[in-house]
Amino acid sequence: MPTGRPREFDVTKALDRALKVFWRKGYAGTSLPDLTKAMGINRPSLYAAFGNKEELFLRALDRYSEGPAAHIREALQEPTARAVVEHLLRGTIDLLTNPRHPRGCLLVQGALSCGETADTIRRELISRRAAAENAFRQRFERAITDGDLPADSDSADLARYIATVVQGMAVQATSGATRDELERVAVTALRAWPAGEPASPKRTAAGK
Amino acid sequence: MPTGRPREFDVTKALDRALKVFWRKGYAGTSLPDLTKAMGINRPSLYAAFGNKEELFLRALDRYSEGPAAHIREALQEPTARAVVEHLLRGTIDLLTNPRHPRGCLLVQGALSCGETADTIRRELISRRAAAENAFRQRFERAITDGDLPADSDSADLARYIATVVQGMAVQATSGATRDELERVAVTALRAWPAGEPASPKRTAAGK
DNA sequence: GTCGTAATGTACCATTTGGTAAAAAACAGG
DNA sequence: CCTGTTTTTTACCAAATGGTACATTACGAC
Repeated sequence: MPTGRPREFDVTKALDRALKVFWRKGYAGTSLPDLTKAMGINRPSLYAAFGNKEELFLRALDRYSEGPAAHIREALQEPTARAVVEHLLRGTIDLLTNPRHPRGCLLVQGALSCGETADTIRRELISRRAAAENAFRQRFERAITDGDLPADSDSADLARYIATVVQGMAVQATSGATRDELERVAVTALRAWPAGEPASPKRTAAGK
Repeated sequence: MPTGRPREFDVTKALDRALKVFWRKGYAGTSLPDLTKAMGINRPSLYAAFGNKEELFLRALDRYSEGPAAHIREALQEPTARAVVEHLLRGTIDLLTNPRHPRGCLLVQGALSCGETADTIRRELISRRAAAENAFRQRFERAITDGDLPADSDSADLARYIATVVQGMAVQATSGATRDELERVAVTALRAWPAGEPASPKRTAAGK
């Protein structure tokens, strides 16, 4: 079976380049020339390898979730709800301020508001943000039965609150907020957390 | 002195129509046909009355700040820092969920990330968000000398925190969050506020 | 070598983008 | 009526948009 001409570029490397452009300019703000220049390939190669702009964005989004934004999933593994949100906030700050990649968060600024052509992507991002929030809600629900969150806590409220803070921090980051500033936001935000500060476990039953 | 043909449309009404389109689709996501259709005028009339797309957006932004988003300035007039942030959060929720106009906040989603053509607008929005945050910082500074915020509070941290929450709520609103959900976010967010909850005037200063 | 296959480079496509030129139309003053 | 002024209408513009046709090139199998 003939194999054809071999591909001259690294697909995942090109995908990472595309990811960075989408990350910086958003889905609609990124043009095909932007992409081909950054990826070092020409248009037909892009279409042959990735389908079209929309599919390329979705593949970049998957790579984003499993790479730079992997902390979102990883945070869920922490033993306590408090550790979960601390992991999430710390990882978010790392992501948002890492000088090796664009400021901000692709899940938020990829297509927050846009014309009709980008509406599919906008909805996809909404859906993925909702999925993440939902995963945290479930995690906090378990934390309530585990006893490391007060029994009268509302897991949905807590998940929505930290999602709001994280998304707000993404806006702050694209506006130029520094790591130090975001860390202070996280400290303040954590004052709202049910269990109180680590040094004062006087709230309710501590162990599980 | 001859007066010329009279204008056949209401300028401020047309501006309001333009505002709503920008609000829903963002600066870059809004096309000239989008605008002229919504405003009920044709292109040369738009250019004669407003200059160009960029100037029209800036005028719509001014109108936004003095109309739908007037609560941001008004909140600063409240007598205590606590009342200021409660006013801000309540007004923000009203703005974000009012069914009479688009979901979300023009200051956030007008141009969060974009290509080169919208970069001027993006920077302008960053600057206006920063100006608002700064106004709240100054207000909280005064609250510290007034004594209605603990002396060891950091006014900049508090202002950045509530700005983060408000901007996060804007993202939540464009994602479909309801008024009830946003109200619960506000309640949770207020638990981080220095003075504590209204029912418990005992503040246990912890710092960080 | 020849053949089949798949990638590449160039050139192109229709549509949409923001922005205008120019003529027609509606008013006020004389 | 005519004249000056400003808006409206229609038509157009160059540039950029996402997406392809097509010929060329590089490989593996025979």
